[in-house]
Amino acid sequence: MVAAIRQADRPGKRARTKAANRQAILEAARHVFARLGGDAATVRDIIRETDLAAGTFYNYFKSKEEVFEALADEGVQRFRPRLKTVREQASTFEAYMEAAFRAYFEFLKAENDEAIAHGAPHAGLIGVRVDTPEMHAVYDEIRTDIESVAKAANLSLADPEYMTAAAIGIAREVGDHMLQRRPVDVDGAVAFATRLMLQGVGALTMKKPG
Amino acid sequence: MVAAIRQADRPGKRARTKAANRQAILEAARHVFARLGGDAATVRDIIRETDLAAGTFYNYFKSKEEVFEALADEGVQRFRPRLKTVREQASTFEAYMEAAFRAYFEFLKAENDEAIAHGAPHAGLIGVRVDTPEMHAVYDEIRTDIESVAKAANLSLADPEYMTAAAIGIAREVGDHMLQRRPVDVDGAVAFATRLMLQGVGALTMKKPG
DNA sequence: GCCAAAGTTGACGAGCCGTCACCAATCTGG
DNA sequence: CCAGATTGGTGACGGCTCGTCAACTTTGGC
Repeated sequence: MVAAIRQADRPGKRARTKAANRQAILEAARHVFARLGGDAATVRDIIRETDLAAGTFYNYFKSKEEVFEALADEGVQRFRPRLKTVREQASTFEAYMEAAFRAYFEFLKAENDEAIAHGAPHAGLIGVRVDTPEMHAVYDEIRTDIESVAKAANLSLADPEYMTAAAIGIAREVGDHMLQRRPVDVDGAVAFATRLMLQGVGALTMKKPG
Repeated sequence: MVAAIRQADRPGKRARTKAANRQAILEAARHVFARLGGDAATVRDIIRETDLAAGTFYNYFKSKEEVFEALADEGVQRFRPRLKTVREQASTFEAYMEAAFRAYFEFLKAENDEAIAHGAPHAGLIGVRVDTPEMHAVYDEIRTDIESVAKAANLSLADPEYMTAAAIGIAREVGDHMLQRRPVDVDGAVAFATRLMLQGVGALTMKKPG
């Protein structure tokens, strides 16, 4: 009978502590990774930051790496809705590329700002290269988007897979460098990346005077 | 007096064993990283593969990570001469970009083939992203090359740093995907990357018939 | 209220870490 | 060619992390 009442109310205590513990571990891991760096951190460092016992950690994650991936996936999951908006609103190829680059660079800047605010000496999860299913899904999503935007423009892309790879490569590398500069200039990076993708070097040079 | 003779001859035994031990450790590390993967491998796994004692390892490297970097730097050092040739032979911007992409993609394929030949289940050092001084030097080298080739063509690049970052990003991502395809098509990847850099998407599309 | 299921705990053996006192090999000056 | 100095190899050691597991506590169903 209790279950029926709870159903209208909220999940049972069992489920609640489960979620709370998982969150506590992820939270602690975020701090520890930021403080010590992802390599130096140990499972013990993480659980010490919670009021759980060592063994409990392994009820939630197989290893430190799995926590790391979960945190990375969390980041990817925050990004995907933005990508969806981009897809839905962009009509032309150019508009899509520009909006997608902007979404990524703004996301990157926000993550970076937050990491700095928390005084993270080690860049934490920024710029981390993971290879999770979640990450592959984003890759596929972008490729599909590019294909469909090209199709709408009545264009046939030579190699959508390479095109996607190239766009992601540009975003990653230019994004990293954007974060190094002061002030961090999202607009500049977006303009650069978009023009390079659409017109290549030609669009980014000037004949020298004389 | 012995020293004088040796000078005309070869380094003393001291220096020779030192070099030999260092090499033995690097060699063992290469195998172990390939067999177990860079994360799972331990310092003990590496020295066990040599006939040295545990303590000896630390006379040569501070940690597993330092060996890893040394191996990565070794790879970078094999690549740099090729880049030098590219720089010396290319006259136009287009020729430079094409030759540089080709040099990188061929290098990548060669490393990959060798890893497969040695039956490496874990991709070993392929596609590893390190952040060593050696790596920065390559980055600077490419940027300088790009700037000077552009200058020779009487062009003023908008942002040589971003341009370099973009080229490297394209090379990395497209290179990774090139290795996934069978057969591995270096020419195709070179053509794609070069055209994208020079003319953007425009060069890689066709108006659909109808 | 009671019992089964689920989940937590912390101690345990195994194994790795980096160090260091000891020792052997090498070099050097006479 | 020798003896003393130096360099560098050795492996055992304390300290730590790992992942597991039997004992225990809490929760849920009846």
